[in-house]
Amino acid sequence: MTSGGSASDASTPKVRVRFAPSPTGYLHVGGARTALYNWLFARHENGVFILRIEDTDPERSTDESVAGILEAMRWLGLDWDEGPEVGGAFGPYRQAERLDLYREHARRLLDGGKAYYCVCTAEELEARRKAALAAGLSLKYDGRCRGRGSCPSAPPGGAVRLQMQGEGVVEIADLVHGPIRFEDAELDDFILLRSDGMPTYNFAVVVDDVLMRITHVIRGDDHISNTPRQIKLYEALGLPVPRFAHIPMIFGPDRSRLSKRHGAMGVMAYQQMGYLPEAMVNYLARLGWSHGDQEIFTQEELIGHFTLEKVGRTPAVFDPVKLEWLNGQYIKRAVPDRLAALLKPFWEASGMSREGLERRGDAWLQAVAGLFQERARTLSELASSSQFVFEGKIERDEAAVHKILTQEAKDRLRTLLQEIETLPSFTAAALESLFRTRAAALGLKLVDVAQPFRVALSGKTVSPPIFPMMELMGWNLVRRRVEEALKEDG
RNA sequence: GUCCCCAUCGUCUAGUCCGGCCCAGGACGCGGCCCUUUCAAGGCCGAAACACGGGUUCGAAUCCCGUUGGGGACGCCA
Repeated sequence: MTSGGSASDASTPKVRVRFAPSPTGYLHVGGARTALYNWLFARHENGVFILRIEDTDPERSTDESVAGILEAMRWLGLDWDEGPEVGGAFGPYRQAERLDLYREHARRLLDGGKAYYCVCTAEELEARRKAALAAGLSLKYDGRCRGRGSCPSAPPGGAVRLQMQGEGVVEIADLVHGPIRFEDAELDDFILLRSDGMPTYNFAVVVDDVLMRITHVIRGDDHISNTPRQIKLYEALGLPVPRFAHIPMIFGPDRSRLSKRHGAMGVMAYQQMGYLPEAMVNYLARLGWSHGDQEIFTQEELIGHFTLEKVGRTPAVFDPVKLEWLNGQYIKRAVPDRLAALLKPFWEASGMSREGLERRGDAWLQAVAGLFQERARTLSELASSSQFVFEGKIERDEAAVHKILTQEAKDRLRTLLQEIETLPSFTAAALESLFRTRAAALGLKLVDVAQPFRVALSGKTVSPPIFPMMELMGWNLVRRRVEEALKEDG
């Protein structure tokens, strides 16, 4: 709430939301956006944001994935407010640590006659499903174990299924889609507890959302069809149903669900490619949500403006090009000292030694960052394009050398170099005035003397303005580069 | 097959709830021009969309029905 809001007065319970990823891989952009929307909603409403790891499938869950998800959440700045304490901070909730809770609730359902044991094997079920599909029939479970009762001791256990009543309709009052209705008859007796005692997704989610007093379930709309089942579960448990907001999915360029084949979809891959977290957050926020025509938002603005009503109903295609533009905008606005700090690993990756960077000092590195930040869209692009201002060999673009470093241009380089030597101070201002006078004396435009210098210094036809650049490089490096250039075959 | 969701420029979207202000606005990308020391950045200009068909209405991008297209779900995965 902004100011004077009433979202959390005594009569309305405080908003509590959660992001509940399964640790089966890295945090991909779709998951990141779901997390972000939950987080923004919580922060906007002054509520609580919970992170819960859905690791009830030991086959697919890994600790590396958990670590990766946490790392990505932290990178994006999505902090959570509750959880078991781990070293003075909140860790995420993990469903694998809460198994007793699910079993306890299953027991209640069993005892109340709302659930029953099913002894059909996975193979039988699969075979029946296949047959039904071939025959064009419903794929629903037929409920043949219904009469078996709820006592596991009589016949040996099996899986626990929820018994559906199946007469009316379930309606989801979805906060983004509006009302969505399902016939009870569509629902089958789904499994709550597997025969190994592990809860299934639908069951664990409901138990945890109840226990964690979740008020709003904000998740991808690929979960819409799970929702009526979950509502049935709340009803069977005799517990209040939270509000739902199903946000549209993010698609790849082919308009199908985003996946590995669409390229680097892990959020941390973008960090490695030189993206700023605020650019990613801004892009993700704006993908499926809007606030008028505004494109660039500070975190405070995002929190202040974010409402579920403004979330669109249309699936969105992930556009890396626009993300890159946004990243460029953020790089351009970043303060040089932060930029320089972020840049260090990227400079190292493009060949600079750590010691070399140390030697240069932060002030100098910041000046470099400041000089290049307006013309880079990623940190790695900035790092590699600024490589030549450091000591060391550079590669020269042959075409540029051939075109710009003509015999005539070299002659000019030579005389200019001699004149620079006589300059009282090696500063951008002094250099500029020297170059301008020389150019005028020769009846040339500044570009005609600047461009050969640019190629001599950088090996390329593209660089920041050469005078501040030369000052930064220093006279020794400038002279060395020009002398090397003079030896190049034009 | 059954159920569900969605439908404005290539893409993200404003406008849709409470029809007229919309021969549809912004942004990315694209093309052009300006600025300029190259490249960016910035500024200006341009091409580019209401899926289709029926209604309702004086009037529809906006409301209703249908069609088509796309997507999702139907698991002892989440």
